[in-house]
Amino acid sequence: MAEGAKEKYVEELVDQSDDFSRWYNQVVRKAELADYAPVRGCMIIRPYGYAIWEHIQRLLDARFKETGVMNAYFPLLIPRSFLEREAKHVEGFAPEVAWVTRGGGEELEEPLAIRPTSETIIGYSFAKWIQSYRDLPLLINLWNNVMRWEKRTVLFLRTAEFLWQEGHTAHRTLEEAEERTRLMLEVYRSFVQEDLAIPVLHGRKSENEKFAGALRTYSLEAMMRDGKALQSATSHNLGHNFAQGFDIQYLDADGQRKYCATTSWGLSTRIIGAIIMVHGDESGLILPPHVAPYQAVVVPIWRKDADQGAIMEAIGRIERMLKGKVRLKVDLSDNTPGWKFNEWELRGVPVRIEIGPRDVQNNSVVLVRRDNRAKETVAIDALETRLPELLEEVQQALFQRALAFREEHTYYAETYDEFKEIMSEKRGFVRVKWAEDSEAELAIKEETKATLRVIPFDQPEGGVQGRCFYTGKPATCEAVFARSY
RNA sequence: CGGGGUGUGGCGCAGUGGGUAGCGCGCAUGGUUUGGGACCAUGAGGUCCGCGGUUCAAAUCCGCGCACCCCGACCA
Repeated sequence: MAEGAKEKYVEELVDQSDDFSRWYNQVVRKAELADYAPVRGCMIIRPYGYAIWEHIQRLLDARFKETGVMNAYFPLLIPRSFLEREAKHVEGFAPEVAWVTRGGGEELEEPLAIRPTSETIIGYSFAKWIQSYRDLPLLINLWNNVMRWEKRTVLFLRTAEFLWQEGHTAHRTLEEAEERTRLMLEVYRSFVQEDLAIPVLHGRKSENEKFAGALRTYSLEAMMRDGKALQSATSHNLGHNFAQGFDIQYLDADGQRKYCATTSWGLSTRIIGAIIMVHGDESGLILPPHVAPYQAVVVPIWRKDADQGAIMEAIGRIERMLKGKVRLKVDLSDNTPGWKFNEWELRGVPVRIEIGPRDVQNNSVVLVRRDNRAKETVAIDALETRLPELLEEVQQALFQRALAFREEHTYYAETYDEFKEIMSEKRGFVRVKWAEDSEAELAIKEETKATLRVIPFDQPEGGVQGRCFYTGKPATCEAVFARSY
């Protein structure tokens, strides 16, 4: 180690504070989450990264189904004419759509869009499926891929093709659609906080920031460790916009034909970027136990070959005991224990189980938490109860730590001068009194690069008193601004 | 798409007054090791991002592409 360098376990990783984006890229590659593809802007998700996505799918899918949603599959290709039926929608997505213009060696009569999202083709089907108010609500979800020809791409955060789920629902009334929109945001909020240990602000997007074609957009906003915001999930109340574009009508009990109100909501592989940037530290990834591919890694340690038999026997017992209870990785590679410690810390395994001659002799193991490196000695027989408990402690601790970080980096600004000072010197979230005004929002973005992330549901009791920090008009709400990904 | 930067074994880099490519890590084999990235020996691995040009000769000079990174505009 270099003279004077502070002690670090992983030397080949840059410090987060020195160069956050470099740190991020290094972690993604070294932890073997993802790799670059031969096509610009596309990403290869490696098995270790994909395993995280599979856990996200499993946990989130169960939450969707509890609310009555069923999964379906819709095609990748969408006729051009479909995209054009909702004016705001085309305007919003046109610049980033990829097109298929040839097939079977011949020019196609109508170019086909590679879906940037599926509202339009869903609208086409919903119109056919829905006849009566008795067919409502219609609640479906798609686990699929979409493509958006982004100018500037970053692994997980913004790639030309990405994986996500997109939910689509149709309802009898606007009120019911609004209720569903809010319900799904709440599903996301509880999932992201409980399973990913990421604290989020939840609330409404401004007119400028809402989805192309939506009446209202709600979102979750999380703070990354560099103080920037990441939109982590969105839920849109589409009102009658798509129903009118696609003629989604039903015959109501009163004998009137009426337009449905629809919603859509999504969460993408981008959330893996959030996990990395919310929990990661100077040694690499820290994965929340609920979605970690391996929840614990066993590192055997022996001094002489004679030790091996007893250690392997104990490991066998541990494996049998934890089967089906804890996702376990046993690292029997030839690397030294020190190497394995660093490797699995870099890859974010929440708990390490060390087992050497001393431990075998005492019929115990040493458990080491990834988040704070606290060690404890546990009897092998007690692992079955202690390890799941410890994993839950880590899960909670990660959430609390991230929450504390967000609180420390959340500021209140009374005046625009204060606001500018905070944005230029500290980053983080800035909460202000706000009189909704799109022009002012754009001006603020122009000058400070901060955007209105969300108008939180969490507002002062009895309404907001005072004036907007920017325009001086009577404030109507509190809003949170930040620089974002 | 605008501004800046980078592209050389798997990874990190060196190499430019043009002269047939090198280091560290990793990898393979054998041996000794193993409680915070072990050591010795032997060995494999490169159309120097691509295409074109200048030249007796190009990783090096010129042109055109492509990819990635950073900063903008756009966005899950």
